[in-house]
Amino acid sequence: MADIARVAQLTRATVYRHFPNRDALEAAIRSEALARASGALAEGRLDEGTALEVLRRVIQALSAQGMSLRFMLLQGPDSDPEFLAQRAQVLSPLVDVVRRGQREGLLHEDLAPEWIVTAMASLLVAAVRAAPSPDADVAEMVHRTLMSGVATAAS
Amino acid sequence: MADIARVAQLTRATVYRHFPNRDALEAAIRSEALARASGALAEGRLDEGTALEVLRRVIQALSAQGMSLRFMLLQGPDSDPEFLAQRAQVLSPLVDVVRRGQREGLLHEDLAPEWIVTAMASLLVAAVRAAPSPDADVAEMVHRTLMSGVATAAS
DNA sequence: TCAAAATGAGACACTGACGTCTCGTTTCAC
DNA sequence: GTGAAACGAGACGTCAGTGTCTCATTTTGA
Repeated sequence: MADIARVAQLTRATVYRHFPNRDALEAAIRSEALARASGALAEGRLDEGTALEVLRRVIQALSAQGMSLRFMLLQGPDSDPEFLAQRAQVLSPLVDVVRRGQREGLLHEDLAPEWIVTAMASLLVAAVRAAPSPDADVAEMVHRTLMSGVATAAS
Repeated sequence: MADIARVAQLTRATVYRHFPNRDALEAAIRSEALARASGALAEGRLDEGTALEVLRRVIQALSAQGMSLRFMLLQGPDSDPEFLAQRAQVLSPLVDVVRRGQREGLLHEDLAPEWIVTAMASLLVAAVRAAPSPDADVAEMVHRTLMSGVATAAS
């Protein structure tokens, strides 16, 4: 709490005037992260264009959020079940887009849609963490790596 | 420390008989993780076969370590500089393998070798975390996703 | 068997983080 | 200008985690 207050350029007491306790603040952070992710997905216009175009836009919108989504993007199954459920609810439309892409023959069908979304999120966080500078087009690199992989041809 | 002692089926006092303080225990954990990662890379026989074959073996060996390497695999640039340096030293031979693969035309040259290694580590941790059951061949899925991507054709 | 080492159990002081409170000051809106 | 709201600056009690210590018990190894 002291570190948060320092970063926010506030006194610790003032932080407690905004959030009654630490749990409430963490809940607000989680809620904010869910809202930002939801907004990024909306910005991706999940219904427009092919699944590949949607994924490119979604990656772009999510990477624009920087590190503020890393908590919600790479959550393991050992976290708060309620938050995990909300997270799954936010991400489920994206999973549906992946399913659509698989039906359209644009994405491999022998990979689980949930895994594809998880891989996207994982690469996204890794790329943003490796390059905190917002000017680099992290989104393009992630999209390229996720879609085509790193090899020049299938082995 | 109480949780660690409970998991280890020891008393908290006994844990302090093995490690003088919390910092020493964490240092031992980091050292153990570095040793396991180094062993996994040795198991990958970095000099045998093409870079693609090496990466397949390395992914196999690293995934066999389960979640014990997640700390060292997805470290950000905000960690202990000394540990980061040791980590880079352990992983640098793998980066060299990627460079070799790029020179041989097996890996795309417009992706940074460090990014390819980071992407591999990130996908590995995500996959193992999503499927803690050791029987599933997580390694194959990670290798496939990393090498060929999730799309059926380049966009 | 027996001595040494390792462990269990519990008490203890110390430290840092948490949350609350008060008072004085600053900022804002009308 | 003035009242209200927000903030700064502390002090304060509480509590959980850390590390130490002692003594009884168990386990190990020769």
